[in-house]
Amino acid sequence: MATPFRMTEQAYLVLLALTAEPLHGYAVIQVVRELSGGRTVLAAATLYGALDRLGAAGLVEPAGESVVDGRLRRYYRITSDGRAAAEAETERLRALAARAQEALRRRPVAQEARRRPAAGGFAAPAGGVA
Amino acid sequence: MATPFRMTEQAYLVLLALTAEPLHGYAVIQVVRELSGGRTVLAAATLYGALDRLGAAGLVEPAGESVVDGRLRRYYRITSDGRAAAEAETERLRALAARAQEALRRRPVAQEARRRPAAGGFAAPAGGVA
DNA sequence: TGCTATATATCGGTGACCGATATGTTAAAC
DNA sequence: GTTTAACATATCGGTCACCGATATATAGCA
Repeated sequence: MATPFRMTEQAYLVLLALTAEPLHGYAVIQVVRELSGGRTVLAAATLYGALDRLGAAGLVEPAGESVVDGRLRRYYRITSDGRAAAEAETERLRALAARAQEALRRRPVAQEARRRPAAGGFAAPAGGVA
Repeated sequence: MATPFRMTEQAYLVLLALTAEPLHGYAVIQVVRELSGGRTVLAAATLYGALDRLGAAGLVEPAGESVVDGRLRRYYRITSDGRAAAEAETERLRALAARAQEALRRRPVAQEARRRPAAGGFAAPAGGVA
């Protein structure tokens, strides 16, 4: 692999947006916004940068053009490699979130340290490291 | 907020690593490696950069020092704000992964386009955009 | 006339990440 | 006895993903 693809969250969202059907760039921005619950609104430069990288990695490919209401639309389609990558990344995130939930459940409330480290000196860590 | 904190995945992992108990930097690297299933191995520069940013945002704070076997250990502790941030980010990831799984389930196999766009001309997108 | 939405694309700055480097201790391998 | 590896800290400098701003163009609304 000439360009080792970095699966950033934005690129991942673009990939996800294309799983249902081919979309043109502007539509990808909107679908990503929905997919992310309104939290991620891709800047145009981010979108086209991500599409370039995804295309170079073979995860996305052009899917034709059309003109609607006098405006050009350039469509993109996810490839089978792209789908596999999206599935793998989804599983990674799911597993990470599950592990995180478990770790957070183990200590529901942060216990406050009662012994402050002596000013300027060394002290045993307040958390009680074994 | 002077420095709007960006919750990157690496910073999130550092936060998660500190949920169980205060840790020193080197230990954070190891716990993150375990938490991420071996996928994320923090570079030292990344760790200290993340700790600085987390500290500036009030999500992590110093928790004393100690010397073990002649080696200095500097401990860090998660704050209640940090725990809240970790919980929020965990929920965001969980929801995203769930939505992604649903989207991917809807079309298990990528359907191949049968109509190629006419060479050099405009064509309706192969995916059948409504 | 101006503003918003749709739709494309690029430039240039910011900043998170990380390889490399530096310093020092402990301990196993050779 | 010297080298290698693990432990433990920290910084420098380069790369690159991200994004605000900008540019171009059409359609519709105030």
